[in-house]
Amino acid sequence: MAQKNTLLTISEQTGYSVSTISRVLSGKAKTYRISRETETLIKEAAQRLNYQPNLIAQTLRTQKSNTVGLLIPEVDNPFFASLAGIIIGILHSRGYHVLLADSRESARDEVQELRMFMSRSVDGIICIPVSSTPDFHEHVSSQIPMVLIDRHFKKTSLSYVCTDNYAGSRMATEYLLDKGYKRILAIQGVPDSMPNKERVRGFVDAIGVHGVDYKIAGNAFSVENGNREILAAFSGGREYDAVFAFSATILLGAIDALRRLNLRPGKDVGIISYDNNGFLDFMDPAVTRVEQPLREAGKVAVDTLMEIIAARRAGHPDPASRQILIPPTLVVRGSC
Amino acid sequence: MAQKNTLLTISEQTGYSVSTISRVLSGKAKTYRISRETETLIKEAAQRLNYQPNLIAQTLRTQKSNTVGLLIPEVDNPFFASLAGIIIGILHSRGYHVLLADSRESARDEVQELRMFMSRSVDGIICIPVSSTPDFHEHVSSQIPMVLIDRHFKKTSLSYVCTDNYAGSRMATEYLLDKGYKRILAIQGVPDSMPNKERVRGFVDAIGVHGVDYKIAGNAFSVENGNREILAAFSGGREYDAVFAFSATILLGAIDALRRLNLRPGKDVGIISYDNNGFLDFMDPAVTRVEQPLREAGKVAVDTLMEIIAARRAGHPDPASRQILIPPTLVVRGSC
DNA sequence: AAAGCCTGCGCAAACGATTGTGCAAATTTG
DNA sequence: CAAATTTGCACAATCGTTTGCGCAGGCTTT
Repeated sequence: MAQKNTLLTISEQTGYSVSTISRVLSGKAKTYRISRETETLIKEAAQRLNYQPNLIAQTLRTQKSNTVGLLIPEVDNPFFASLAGIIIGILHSRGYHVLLADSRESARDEVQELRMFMSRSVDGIICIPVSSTPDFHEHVSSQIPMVLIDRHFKKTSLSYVCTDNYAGSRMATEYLLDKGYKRILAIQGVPDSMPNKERVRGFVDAIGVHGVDYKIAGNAFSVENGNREILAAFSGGREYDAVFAFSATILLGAIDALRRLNLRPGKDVGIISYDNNGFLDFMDPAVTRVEQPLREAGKVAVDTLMEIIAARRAGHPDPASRQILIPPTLVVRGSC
Repeated sequence: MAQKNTLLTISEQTGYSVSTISRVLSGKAKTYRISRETETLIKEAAQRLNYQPNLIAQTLRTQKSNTVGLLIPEVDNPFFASLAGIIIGILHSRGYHVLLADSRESARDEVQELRMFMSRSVDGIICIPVSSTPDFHEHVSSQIPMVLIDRHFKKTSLSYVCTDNYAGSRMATEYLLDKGYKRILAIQGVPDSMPNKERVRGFVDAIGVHGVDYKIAGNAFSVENGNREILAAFSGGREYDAVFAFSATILLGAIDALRRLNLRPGKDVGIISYDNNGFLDFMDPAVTRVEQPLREAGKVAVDTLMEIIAARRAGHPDPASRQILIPPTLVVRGSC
């Protein structure tokens, strides 16, 4: 029934000018001295015609879209998907729409998607960055409010909120060491990403103190990577008595490979992981792991973004760059 | 560096009119007889100025946004999230951007979000519907190409692609019956949703033939629901020897509750579930389940949408409504 | 009674692209 | 060589909003 009704339609129906209609419907009736009867008349017409403002035109004119661009490395990855879900939920509750894109762990695609966000006039951007140089991101941020989450750059003025991956990794490793494991294999994710680097650092530092055998292998937050690295590490005759998986996806691959090698995860080989997935409690055995406070991180990120947006709208300088590391927690179960 | 450069900027730099610039940059140089040298000159200028077309203006003018709206019931729910992830991946590979919204299982919110999609001039909509009446959806579909996925309406002309939930549920139930289970508890999800109704029907039909004890309880695809219904069903003294969880989230809640009651899932109580989650293979015990071919469903849905979009652009009538049920598969593990 | 002010609203210019049409100059045709 | 084309591009309208400014008519002020 209701077709594309524009301000013009209402104007023709009521006899008032398009500008008057616009002012009434955007709640600016008082400021522009529109009489009360005109106001209700117009509102009724709008109601009757089931008028819906064209958000595209609105955005073009006002340069604000009520939309936030969310850029994650991979939609397929359950960790990013779940973090994205959390952030989207928060953004919706704040009245923002969400454009979701993924960079497929590629710096080129990342640039392209960020450009796309800019040409779409998003009001802000939340980004899990992929590239290792902040240059382009700083440029984007100079045009559109942006905050990073989960990953960040070393030297940058960008605001970010991540969890303390160094602390988390160190905590996990020390737990393994306390348990008496002597030959530890860490399977990492994307090597250049900051969380991964920090986890490696935490792992090495923890090991360093105790001086046990260890190895760091792998290169992706994927099931295949976990699988491959276990097979490679255990088929060389050189075996490990504990495995530290840097993500749940890696973990699944690792467990699968171990079973294939007739090694019982949790018994023959100690297992510890990084991730929040609720399924970890129901696995065989339940997995001891480092959990990150994702919901809190998401909230802080969105809040920070909102503040930057508000500041720029008001013509103020950005709030001081907020660079936050939230401490993760060790959830002890029976896998090591 | 690169600021907001528009066609006007390039026009001023090159001396050519905005229209000429536009035609060159949108590849219509030949059709409008722009000379080759003018063309390269303009392209170089665009390059140099790092011109990015304003997608909002483009959309307003052309009425196409290269964007698809994706509406799911809940971002939090891992099943929807994973299906969304799959669809988003496919859409990206087809060159579409994605606006993601969730209806929070509320028909009101659903209408609102669909309206939002319309005022954003999305080129198409993929929707997991919540409401039980197709009226508004048919209306939307008359304005913007739309296909439903996962859930559908009984009597409707809308295209949809779902999996055959009746067959899947019946298959699972018959498997349980074959195994000799005599008192079966099914824990359902959102009762009004079509997949749920179909699963109930499949369950009941399968049971009907054999005439064993059964009960259907629950009302949400959530962990809490699984938990609650197990506690309710088993604390009444009346116990069941098998549980059919209609989703993995329900399953987790159920298993947790069973353990709390000192019942070993898979041994004391048979367990079967509906869902694809990769973790199900690593649980204790690995869960026998009905898996849905989500990737295929996603592909078919996107393809169908593309065809409708193409047809309407060409001024043709829509392709015949495509209402597809893809058969699911039973993945047998050790939980029953 | 002339000068000022308030009320209530319309005009028209943006925002940045696309596109039908028009019109000189250059070229071809007969 | 005049007429007919063709070439190469610019003008201006348009998509649907928002918003600065202006302007009648009525009312108040001194």
